[in-house]
Amino acid sequence: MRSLAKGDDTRSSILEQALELSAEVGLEGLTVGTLAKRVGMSKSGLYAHFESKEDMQRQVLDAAASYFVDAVVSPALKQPRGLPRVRALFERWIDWISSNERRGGCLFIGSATELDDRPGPVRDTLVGHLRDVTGTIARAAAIAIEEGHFRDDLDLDQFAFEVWGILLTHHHFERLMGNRDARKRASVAFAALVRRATPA
Amino acid sequence: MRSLAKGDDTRSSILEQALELSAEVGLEGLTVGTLAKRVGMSKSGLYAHFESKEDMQRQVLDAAASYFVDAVVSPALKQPRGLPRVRALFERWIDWISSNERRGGCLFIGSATELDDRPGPVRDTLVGHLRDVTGTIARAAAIAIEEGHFRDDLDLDQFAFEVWGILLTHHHFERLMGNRDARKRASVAFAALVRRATPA
DNA sequence: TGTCAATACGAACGGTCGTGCTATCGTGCG
DNA sequence: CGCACGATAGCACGACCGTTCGTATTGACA
Repeated sequence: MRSLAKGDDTRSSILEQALELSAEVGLEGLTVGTLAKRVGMSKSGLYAHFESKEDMQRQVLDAAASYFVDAVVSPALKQPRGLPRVRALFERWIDWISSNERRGGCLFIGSATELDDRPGPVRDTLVGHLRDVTGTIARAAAIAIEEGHFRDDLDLDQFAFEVWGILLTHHHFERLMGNRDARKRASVAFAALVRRATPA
Repeated sequence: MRSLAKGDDTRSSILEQALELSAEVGLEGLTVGTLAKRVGMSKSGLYAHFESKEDMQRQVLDAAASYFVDAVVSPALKQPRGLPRVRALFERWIDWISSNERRGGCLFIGSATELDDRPGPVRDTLVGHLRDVTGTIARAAAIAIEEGHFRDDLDLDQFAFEVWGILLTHHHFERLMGNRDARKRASVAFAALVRRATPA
């Protein structure tokens, strides 16, 4: 039996810890030694699961993405087509940021600015995931147009730009600035955005 | 004569280089050795100008803030009170981000997410500067209300939240995602925000 | 039970990190 | 001119970085 390899098991628990840790210290701040200590194994034993640190970072991002899809995207897609689904996407997402929030916040957002001037495979991986994410918003908005919930001349990319922007801003104000109203302000901004998008 | 100390001279040229460098690699990525090489002096010689690395980071942030005030805030304050001044603030700011953009982008934005989970004096310094900055927006908006350009029930903090958010988002899409439309999308969002703020 | 891969470990590598100490340099003052 | 002093350099430190390698431990199958 190939399927029950023990290695895959440890690898995934490594990645789980890596997610927590990198949410605290950033993706660049994630270090082999610290992670090994956290997981409770030796540096070399841990490192054997990856071909390089870069590879490790990429795998962490992929793991984060799959968690994200499970927690945010999939449940939201079960909502009725159109505006409800768009709204669910926004709400669940902002909840996700706040719940991961005790420690670290959203890894994507955290990695975004630390990678924006460091070209390479890790950054490419992140950009890919973020494109998926804004793509998902745009697609949901397109459906909302079909359903007649949104104006049919709505600029989908502009809409996605602004939604993702509100999430970004919420994260910024809540986590860095310690603004307790962040959540409310984000909701207000989102409501205004939706109003702009609805037919006259 | 106390005023013409040579040290102050080198210190400011160190900070200048530090601004460039930290815009590329982030504030945390800024390292004594690399900076020394860049400035063309020894690690210890450079380090003698600061009492710790943390102190260095704080000074870099302060230097960035004063550059920012000179390039963005002061000129904008010369514009007529009210909406023109608010608009000038936004425009100059976004220009500033784009011009620093060849290498690095805005240090404040760059540092924001890497410091959001690392409490301490450096983070406090950053938060202070950012509060100044959103405060400036809110104050300009307050004047716009006085002038009758904005609705008098406008929520100032909400307005500042969203303006700063648009800047943040612009930076994100332009620098990380490489979106060539970022500037245009930011303008559209800002225009909609202003429309919401103008009296019915 | 013996075999063989898969897995984990300890130690070590060259490098760089932040940070001190000591010595040298350059320059304006007495 | 020489001296004092501020600015810079040289060097060393312990710690940690990513990475490699040889070795021990494990667990599945014969």
